[in-house]
Amino acid sequence: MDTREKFLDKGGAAGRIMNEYSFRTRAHAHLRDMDRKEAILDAALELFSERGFHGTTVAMIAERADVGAGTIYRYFTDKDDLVNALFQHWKKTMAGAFLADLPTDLSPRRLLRELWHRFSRFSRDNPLALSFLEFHCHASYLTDASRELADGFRDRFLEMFERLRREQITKDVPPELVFALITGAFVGVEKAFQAGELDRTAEMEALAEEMCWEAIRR
Amino acid sequence: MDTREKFLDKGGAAGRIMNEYSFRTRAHAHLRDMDRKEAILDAALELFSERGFHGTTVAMIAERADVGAGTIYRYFTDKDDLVNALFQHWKKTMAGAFLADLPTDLSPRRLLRELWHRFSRFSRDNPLALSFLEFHCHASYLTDASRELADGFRDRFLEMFERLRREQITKDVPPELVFALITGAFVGVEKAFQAGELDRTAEMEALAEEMCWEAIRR
DNA sequence: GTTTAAGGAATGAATGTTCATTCCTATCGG
DNA sequence: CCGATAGGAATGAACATTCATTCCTTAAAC
Repeated sequence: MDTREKFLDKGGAAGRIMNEYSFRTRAHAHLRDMDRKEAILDAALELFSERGFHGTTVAMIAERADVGAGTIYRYFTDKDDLVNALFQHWKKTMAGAFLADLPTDLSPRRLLRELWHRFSRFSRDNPLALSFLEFHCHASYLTDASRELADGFRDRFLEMFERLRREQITKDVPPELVFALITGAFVGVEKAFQAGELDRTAEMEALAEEMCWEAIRR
Repeated sequence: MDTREKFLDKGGAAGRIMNEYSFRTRAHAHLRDMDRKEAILDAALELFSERGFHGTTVAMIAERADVGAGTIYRYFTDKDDLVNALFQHWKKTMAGAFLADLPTDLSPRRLLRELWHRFSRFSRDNPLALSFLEFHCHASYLTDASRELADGFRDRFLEMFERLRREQITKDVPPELVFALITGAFVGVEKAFQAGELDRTAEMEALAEEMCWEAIRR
């Protein structure tokens, strides 16, 4: 999926009435209408995850998105609104990548494998999204709506691990502990991949997943 | 240990020559000379770990440390110097907490338990230090000296896990993977403790440690 | 098919604010 | 009294945000 398509949550038909001629002669010919918002969000993701919220200026975002600084304020009321929109977009995208169409008939062993695989693919395809979400998850500029979104995501996993505990498949430990340990391990391994400290191979991912299974199995 | 004592790396005798009278009549009577530097570093730790480097102003640090803004520049050349001093101090302190007087005759199982326990105690005693180090470890304002310190710490662990692998005690996986997974898991559990999502009890810590052992044991 | 006027979007210089840093003054210990 | 030190107002740079202007697209008129 092209990165330009990512943020088209709502149908973009209204912005798509330009013909080929107009498309080619615009100052920023490579960007069509709705693409501007996406370009801004993409640029913000890169900069916020590299430099943090306060370390990123609106001018930097504008420059990387190849738009004027004022244009950002046509799409977002202010910098806070932008970071919250970005956070919510990626939180939803990540939740979807995990939970959408999750087969219900998988064995617990296969379930963990599937989850690990989804997580792995998500952070390979969106290398900046994970560090952005991690980096900003407790930030003071997040609105309540952003925070609640994060909690809802967590709850789905707690239910899952609670069930596996009742069925005596995992160790008799609180699901919160399983969640904290597994997600921590995953994030740790993923960071090592991204830092180049570890080679991202299918074999390595299988090893890591196997180790996590050993950690939680009864 | 009082937090005021933490930063007295070098003997603080020179700063301790005031008598009781002068102590009581100073503008900020509760602070003695060298304590100012420590108060600044303590305040900076709190603020940097809560709000990040760019989200913290020098005025905030001065206010929380109960000193004038200009005073900070008597002890540090600039804000970058301050954050680097803080990073290096805590990196060294953490490395010390892990590696100092580590018994050489422990069984691998006991070694992991000891390391987990040390890590656990360190982050219980210094709840802000871990998130500060995590939060800033790849920041652009860190000097090379700060970065090298972080690497040296990691290398000690890699050697340890390499040995355990050769001795066929842990799984036949790269030590970098073991390191990434174990530290990730620890940080995940520790964050959950700090966020109040998990009760910090001796039992819970023992469970978490047990799970990590299962993850890495052959 | 070409010209042109209107509407809306993008721009980036200008604005007021906030920041890191400096520096003069008041205060302190001796 | 004197030298030194802490304080915090002053300074200039950098920031988020605004807004008058320009530019682009469309559609109407011919």
